[in-house]
Amino acid sequence: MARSAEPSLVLTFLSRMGLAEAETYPLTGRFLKGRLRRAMSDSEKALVESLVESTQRYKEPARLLARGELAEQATLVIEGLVTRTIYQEGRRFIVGLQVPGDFADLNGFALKRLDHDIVTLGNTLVGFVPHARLEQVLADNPEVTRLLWFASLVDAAIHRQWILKLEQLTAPRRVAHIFAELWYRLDLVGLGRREVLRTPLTQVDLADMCGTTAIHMNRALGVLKREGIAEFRRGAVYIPDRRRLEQFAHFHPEYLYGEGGPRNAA
Amino acid sequence: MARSAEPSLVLTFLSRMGLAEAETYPLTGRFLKGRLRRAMSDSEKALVESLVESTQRYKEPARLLARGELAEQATLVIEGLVTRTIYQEGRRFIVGLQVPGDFADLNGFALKRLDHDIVTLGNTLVGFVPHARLEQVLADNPEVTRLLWFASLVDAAIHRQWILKLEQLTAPRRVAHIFAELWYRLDLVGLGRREVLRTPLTQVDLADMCGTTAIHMNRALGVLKREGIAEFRRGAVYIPDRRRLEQFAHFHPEYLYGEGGPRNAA
DNA sequence: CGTTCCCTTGAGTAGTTTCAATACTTGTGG
DNA sequence: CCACAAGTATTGAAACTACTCAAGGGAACG
Repeated sequence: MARSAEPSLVLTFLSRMGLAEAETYPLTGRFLKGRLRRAMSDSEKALVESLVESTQRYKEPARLLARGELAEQATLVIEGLVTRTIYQEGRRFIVGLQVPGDFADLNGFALKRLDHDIVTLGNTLVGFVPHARLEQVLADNPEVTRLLWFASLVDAAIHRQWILKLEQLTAPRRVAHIFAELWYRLDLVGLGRREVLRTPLTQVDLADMCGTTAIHMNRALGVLKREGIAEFRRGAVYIPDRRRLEQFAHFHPEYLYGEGGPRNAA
Repeated sequence: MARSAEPSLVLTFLSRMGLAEAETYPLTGRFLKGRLRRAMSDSEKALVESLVESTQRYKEPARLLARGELAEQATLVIEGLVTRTIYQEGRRFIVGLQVPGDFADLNGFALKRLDHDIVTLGNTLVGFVPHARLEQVLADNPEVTRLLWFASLVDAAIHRQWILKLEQLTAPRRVAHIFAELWYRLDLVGLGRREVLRTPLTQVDLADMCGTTAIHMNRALGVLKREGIAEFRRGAVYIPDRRRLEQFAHFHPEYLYGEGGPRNAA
């Protein structure tokens, strides 16, 4: 605060650290970043990196795993977004969203078959981890097992927050919450930008996440724009005042388990 | 089908097995019952039983663990119901429900602090498992670790279904779904009854699970009654035709991972 | 026998869906 | 370069679903 040069130096230093990590662990450098990653040893990080057998890029939306199908590998999101989707009676419902650093279907390891589809959005890079390798981790490495378990529990915490959001908020606040959460999660893994959030999302996607129709979502976004809270234009979200957005959305980031524990995450 | 005596003999045999299990493992006999329990060895069952350090009965609703508090033990539901509850801005939101055989806060083991409260409903018996014992399991027993992980992933699957339900259904169908799910889950652990479901739930509880007001919940229950789908009277749910209830609620039990895999669970 | 908690009903308002119609954007082929 | 198609976004009006405020009824417990 006193010396104006300090904060930016610290930031530079941190972002350099982040960069170095991204170079050493190009595939899994964002796994648990902003959460327990700081507590991981180099050998643990190397082990996790070695779990990825292959990678695949999808330029178009692709269904990586369908509901009920036998899962034989887990999918790590490296770039882009992946949704957990349920198709029912001709409609699509999005029940989860995964960002880089997340496993999209770690639950498939213990559950064998998923209750939902795994679908990429936009331009996405994913890594595949054969279940046999996770089996090895489970047998040999309690600490990394705990980390994987932790990651799947954070997903469950996010699910609970979505339930709360759907129980509590009207459509404009629901989208606002999506924006706030997405921004925060991208920040955690070092992908946050200032004032603008670029996503491959459409208004239909947002509607399917918020349990509203696309038409009503359009009007909800209109409210956010008129109120000066957020403007959505073909995937880009312009947010003039982050604090106002978070307040409007009743967003409290503790449930994301960012660094510093659930109390005062960045 | 051909010999009419056979099915009831089989049922008797199975229920005797269940009874025996309940005697040998009075505390944890319902853990993963109807799911992976059949695949558990006797030594695994004994190990799980030995995890419970103490039990406690609550005749009144009690908050076992508050949001943000450091969790030092996990809570196994033995009798009664336990909710995952979030209090916010003077309102209560229920984001999860646990039945006998479920851990109410297994996530507390890896997460340390919960994002929600754990609250008992009605007359409830719970068992406490110190985290230190789970630590031992994680270090020594990959197979039981996998079972615990599995259990927490089933909870996450139920969360996703609640999200779907909130996105998709109107209030009458939401409660109907609660009833259908609850009945099915009680069945899995051997607590299902014919035609009537006795619960400690009030209309306010149901409202807080469905994201509606108590008043609207009352009207939604009125619809179910008029349609002859279910009648709710002070916690007792009378269901004349289970199939009709499930159809009305769009209930598809695969997500509960009952025996036989996600495709054709009982 | 009254207090408390739980449930019920009515009327007006707010939020959301549906149906219908129109426009913008992007990419493609002529 | 234009025309066209497909996906995406926008607007209006009527119908439906849910919320709020207000009042009252019923069962259970001391």
